[in-house]
Order: sequence, then structure tokens, then C-alpha cells
Amino acid sequence: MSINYSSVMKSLWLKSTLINKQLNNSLGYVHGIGLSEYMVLNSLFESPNKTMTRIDLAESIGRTASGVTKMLLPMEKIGLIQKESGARDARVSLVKLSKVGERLFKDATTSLEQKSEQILSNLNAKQTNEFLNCLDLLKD
Amino acid sequence: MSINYSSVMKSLWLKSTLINKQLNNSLGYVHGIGLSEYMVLNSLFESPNKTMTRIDLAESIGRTASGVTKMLLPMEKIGLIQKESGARDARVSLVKLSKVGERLFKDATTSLEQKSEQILSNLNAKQTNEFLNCLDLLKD
DNA sequence: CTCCAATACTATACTGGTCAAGTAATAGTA
DNA sequence: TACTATTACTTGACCAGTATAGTATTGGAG
Repeated sequence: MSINYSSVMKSLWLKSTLINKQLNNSLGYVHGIGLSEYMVLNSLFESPNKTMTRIDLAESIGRTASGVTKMLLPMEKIGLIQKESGARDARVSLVKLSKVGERLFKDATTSLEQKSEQILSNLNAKQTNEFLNCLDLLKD
Repeated sequence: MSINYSSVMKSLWLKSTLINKQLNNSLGYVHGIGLSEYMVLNSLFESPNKTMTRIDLAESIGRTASGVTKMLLPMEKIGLIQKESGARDARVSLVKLSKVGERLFKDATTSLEQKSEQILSNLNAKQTNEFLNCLDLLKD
């Protein structure tokens, strides 16, 4: 019995689009950011000094450099992040998570956690761990 | 030890964006369609008479009605689908998979299958089945 | 039969992303 | 030291999707 690989990908595609909408709605309605913005905050929060280059940021969230440039503009305007000067390389423009951004990130995280628990509520602990493990094993 | 639910969702989000790009590139380069278009063909192919209404189509691929309206325009122009008149309800405009569309769908399916197998190559058969099972269990 | 609400779209304006081209700074090489 | 390639962006044109508002048709209540 051979596996139908593409049906797994189709299922992944459909579920991820539906879940993305859910999570975007949750975060957007309460905190005014989308999942992409959340992931930016997340990457910054987890990085040493809560500071990253735009390229590293783009890489960490699977977006292009220009995509990052554009999404950071409004985030800077509302004070979630700030430009950090003082890089030894004059090409890079460092991005730092602000206090406001960190606060919003933490609030958004609890929202996300709740929604995520709900989405995963049909899986038991073992399944959830296996699922995460499988995700990590996917080649990209 | 409690589970960090949101990290599962973050992982899902990141992987799915990266994999979407991969699959879109594969399909786009060889067959000139994206994953969304492929899923439209897929839904039509699997439906009785290879015919659906636009809202059923929208529902089946997780897109809005207006999204479907727009994506079907070019697909009709290149002959992948055709408008089917003769619905009892004059509001609906039925969409039918054409022979050309069916042909392209089958070709694209083999491409997709190959790429999918590659993406899943780190998972064994048991893991793959479990993964698919978990996907189906996700609430959306 | 006549409304009124709901359904199945379509059109417009907008958002969020890409790609390709351009700029400035740096790194590597002769 | 100078020249070239690479890197880290930014910008503009475009594309794929949404939300909202509109149209035409249908179904149901009185």
C-alpha cells in the first residue's frame, strides 16, 4: 500500500489557509496585528538583545527582504519596534523590539496560546508532540 | 509537563508558508498554475459531473466568493474550465472542468506527487499517516 | 400574490505580499 | 590601492487575495 503524498500536502495547504485566517482574525481583532507581525515580534523577542537585522528577520519568518521593509514601516510608526543605529556595517539597519512591542507581544502570546489550544483540542498530548515533530521533519 | 500549543501553530505557520512557495514554484514553472488553481481543478475533478457552483468551489478551497470569481477568469480564458449554463437557479453560474483542464490537472498531479514525496522524505510511512491524521483532527 | 430576507454571485478599493531593478557599503582579489 | 562581486537593504510595478457594497434571483411568510 503506497502513500498518496500529494494528498498530505493538499490537506496541509487547506488546513493551514483556514487556520491562518483564524489566527489572523484572533490577533487582529484584539491586538491589531496579523500573524506575520506577531512572528516578527516573536523573532525579535527570542534574539539576543532583542535586536536583529532585517535580512535575518526576513529569513526567520520566511519572507523576502522587501516584504520585511514594508511590514516594518507601520510597526515602527506605532512604536512596536525601533531602528537601532550603531552597527559596524553601515549597510545594515538593526531592528529592536521596543518595550511597547514586548508588552504587545506578551499579550498577543496569551491570545495565541488560547486559540492554538482550541485548534489542537482534538489531539492528545502524544499526538500533539508527534505532530510538531513531523512538522519539523518536513523539508522546505 | 504542559504543552506549548502556540509553538505548534508557529511551526505550522512557518512550514506551510515555505512549503507553499515550493509547491507554487514547482507547479508554476512547469504547468503555469499555482496551488490555488490546482486545488480548483482538484475540486472540480472529484465532483460528480466535474461541475460545481462557484460558492461550493470557494468553500472547498477556503477562499471567498470574490476570490473565486477573480481566479476563474484567466482559467476560463486559457480553457481550463468553462461556464456551464442550464442551472435551475438562475443565480448560479456552474463551472465545469474542460478536457484541457483535466489533462493539465493530471499532469500537474504527477509533478505535485513528486514534490510532495520529496518534502515528506524524512517521514516514514507510519509518521506520514499519523501526520495526515493529525491534520484532519485540527479544528478550523 | 406581494413583500422581505437570503443566496449567488460581481465589482471596486484596498492589503499584503512578490519580483526586479537600483543604491550604498563592504569584502575579496590582483 | 583599485576593481569587482557580494551584501543589505529600498523602491516601484505588479499580483493574489479580502472586505464591502451592489445586483439579480429565489424562497418563504402573510
